[in-house]
Amino acid sequence: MIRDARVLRAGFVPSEIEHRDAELNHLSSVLEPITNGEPADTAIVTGPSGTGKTCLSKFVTERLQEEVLDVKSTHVNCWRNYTRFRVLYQILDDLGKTIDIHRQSTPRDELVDRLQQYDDSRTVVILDEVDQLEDPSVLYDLHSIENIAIICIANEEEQLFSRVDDRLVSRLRSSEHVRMDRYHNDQLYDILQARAKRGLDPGTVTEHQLYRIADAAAGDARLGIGILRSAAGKADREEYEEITDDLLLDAATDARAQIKQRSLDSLTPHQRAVYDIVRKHGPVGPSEIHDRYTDEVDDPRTKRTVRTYLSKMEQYNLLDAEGTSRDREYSIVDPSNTSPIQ
DNA sequence: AGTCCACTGGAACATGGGGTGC
DNA sequence: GCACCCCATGTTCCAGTGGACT
Repeated sequence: MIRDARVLRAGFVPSEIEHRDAELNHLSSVLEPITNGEPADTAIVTGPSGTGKTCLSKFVTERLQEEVLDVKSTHVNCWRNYTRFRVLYQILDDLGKTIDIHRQSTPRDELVDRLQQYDDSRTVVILDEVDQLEDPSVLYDLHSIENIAIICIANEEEQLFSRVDDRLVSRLRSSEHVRMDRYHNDQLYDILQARAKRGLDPGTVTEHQLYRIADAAAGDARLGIGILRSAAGKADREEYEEITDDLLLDAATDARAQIKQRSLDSLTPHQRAVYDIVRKHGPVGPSEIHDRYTDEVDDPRTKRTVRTYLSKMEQYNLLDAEGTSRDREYSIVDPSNTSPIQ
């Protein structure tokens, strides 16, 4: 039933972008100077998750590479590579310039020097989830390199600006800003239909089912495609000819649970212990969390460190925090609680 | 209004693991 | 082997915030 599984994967870049003509033209025009061998401005692409920010950025960059020789591109996920060192390392790695760089003993400034000396070609650096950077000063490093064009992808513009220093804010404010809104249900339907057409055998999924997926995903294309992938994968394993309505019911929960599991897997044992306490006893305040945590683990971390864990898990959308001060309470985010397929 | 206190999060500092160069 | 360097992680300190209580 699955004809081309790649089409249903999260990072797949389609050959045509649906319903994003204005954004596509805008971002293309920002990178346009590169076609004449000139430096391009920084672009900031913002919008909620699943609005196609990464997809659009990769698409535009790939098309640029088709047009112009000697343009390289690199995509850095700042969630995983959240330190200045890791970002610079990842970029050099993609450019094949890390042979003699050692993670532990190469000064960061040397990485910047190395990038500055790299003048084989112009490079487009896509910084995905740039608001997750622990130390945004790496943006400053990259700005100082003429051969590099930067596309910053973030959920919210203000979240990004609030964390960088004044010099950088003024530079970023003058950057070109591409805003992406959530897809309407019928737009998301078109996207899902295009993926189903390329990725699945004909007749595997009905129009009505695609509308239901689009509805459940509430404008989030990543989630919609995830639901379709989950349903198709299960149908395939159980050797059905088509996706049944029963399969679809579980698929939304499965897709969300998969996203959550990936976040859970990235936690350290101490972070996991804190998460489990909130799962078992939540909603619960920070003091009780720390008391229970201290009882349960050997060599417990301090309150301050547990606070850092809690705020990180909140960012990961694993925990909900309610209240601001003494009334603060944490509880877990339950994927099965959010808009199931009707 | 004033005080207390739990909580938050930034900043500086300390520690430890892993690597280099002599 | 050892001094040194770098990054990641955790700790200490502290100012700011806001609810509860007097």
